[in-house]
Amino acid sequence: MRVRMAPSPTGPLHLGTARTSLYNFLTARHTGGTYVLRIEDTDAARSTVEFERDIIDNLHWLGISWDEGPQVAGGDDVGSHAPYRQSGRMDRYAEEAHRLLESGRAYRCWCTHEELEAVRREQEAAKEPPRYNRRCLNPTDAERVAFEADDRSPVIRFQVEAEKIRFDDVIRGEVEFDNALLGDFVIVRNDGVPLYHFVVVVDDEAMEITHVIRGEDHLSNTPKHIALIRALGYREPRFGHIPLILNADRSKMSKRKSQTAMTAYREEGYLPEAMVNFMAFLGWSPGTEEEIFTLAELTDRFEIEKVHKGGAVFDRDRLDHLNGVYLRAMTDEQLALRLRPWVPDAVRDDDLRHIVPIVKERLVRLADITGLAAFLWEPDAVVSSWYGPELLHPKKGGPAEARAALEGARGMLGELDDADFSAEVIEQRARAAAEAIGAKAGDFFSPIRVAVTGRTISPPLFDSLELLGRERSLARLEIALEKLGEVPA
RNA sequence: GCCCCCAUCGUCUAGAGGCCUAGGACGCCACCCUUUCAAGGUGGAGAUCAGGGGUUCGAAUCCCCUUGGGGGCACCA
Repeated sequence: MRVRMAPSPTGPLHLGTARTSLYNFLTARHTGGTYVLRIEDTDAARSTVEFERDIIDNLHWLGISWDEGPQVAGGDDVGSHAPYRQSGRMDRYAEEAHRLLESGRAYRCWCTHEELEAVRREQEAAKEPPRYNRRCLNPTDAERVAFEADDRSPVIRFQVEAEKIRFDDVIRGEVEFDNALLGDFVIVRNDGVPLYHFVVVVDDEAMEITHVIRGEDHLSNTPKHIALIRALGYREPRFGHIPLILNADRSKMSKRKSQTAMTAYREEGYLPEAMVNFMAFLGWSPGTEEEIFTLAELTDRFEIEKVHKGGAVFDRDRLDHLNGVYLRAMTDEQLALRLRPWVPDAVRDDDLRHIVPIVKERLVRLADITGLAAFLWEPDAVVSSWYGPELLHPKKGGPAEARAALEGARGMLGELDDADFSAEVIEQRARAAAEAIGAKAGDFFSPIRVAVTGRTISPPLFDSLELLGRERSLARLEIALEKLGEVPA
């Protein structure tokens, strides 16, 4: 079995493309087949190496690898069926287009956009299906001479036969189309650039692809491909059309309505393992109630035949949950490593490792580390700018209670030396201090939390104090006290 | 408009004729734990399996129709 993924470097890696890649990858690995990556860069105007890099890098990031094709952006082709970039196969397309012309299955067309548009409008008015009227199918010699003299360069159209096309889709079963409804479509532009429906067929044959697994949006295009394959005398691969990933309104997932770029998820701190697990279940399930799967486990269990037919709505809440599951399953050391890019260099690895335990079960995405722990590395002035004096007031109380708590904390922490500055000791003393002034624990801790972390929501208070250290904790209490004084009590 | 595909809780799904008075997960709501927030635990609401006809002793599961949704009909991929 030889399967392929054929992204077009005209944009960053799309979630839908990523999932199709995943399904192809899983299919190849599960069956021991070969996975090919092909870059569809015929549209030179829109294709860039940057997008190629984004696609390849993010695919690698997910853990998806391929046996043939460029392994790095702009890199050399690897594999026995090179080239793997369409831009390197232009001669072949020209040859095949010529063959079609010679055999009479394709013809040149000189119609202008305006003429085409006029015909389409007429057809619409007459309630006929809009398709090419074959005006250029058999030009008279005089017409041909006139066209060529006119200096207009023609496109090449494929002559579609009026026949029923039926195929056995790997996941949908028997599907039948009537090609009589299709118009003769363009396979080569008038500037000589071959078009998608044509090159995809030529490439799949050249690369000996046996199973074309792609998005459902290509289902309706398949009869065109099969007609081309037959006209060219190629072997017909099996086709499998996987359901689309949907926006919340159930339309095809699009940039306008959803975040579609894989990079964006990566930058927010979603883990590749979570993305993979999540995407795998958008249209597939092992048939059991298990739902946490590593790439290796998916490779073991995934069967393309079990993929659903219906589209699946992208659900961010579910992704968040899965990401949290993977985050919490990591050891502190592993998590510290993953968190590294989101934490300033000034924070030493050793310190970071100490931070992990207090944020681990609170993180949804790696980027959340900032909101949770930035108070540890930001200067006192910055932290104090995060809150106003009212935030220091405990739920049940005002400035007086806040002041009492802050002063109590100052006195209590002041008595501790650095050696005693541990979460356990601090907690013990804090509870005693609260009791001493007759405050409820929560009301006593609240002002301290805001003073030290700058927020009402934070990691556990005593661990936070320990990590911040005696000096800085005391300094922040001092600042809070000053801030309290700014407003008359 | 034409063609094709699809249809189980809000969402992802289990279910391939009797095990289903439809199970799990996310989300939601309670309660427990608790210094905040999380995490965790317990419980709950939530789907007459889109609707209607068949087939069958028996249908979420098979067939047909309707409805709804989606995709495709480019000198984009």
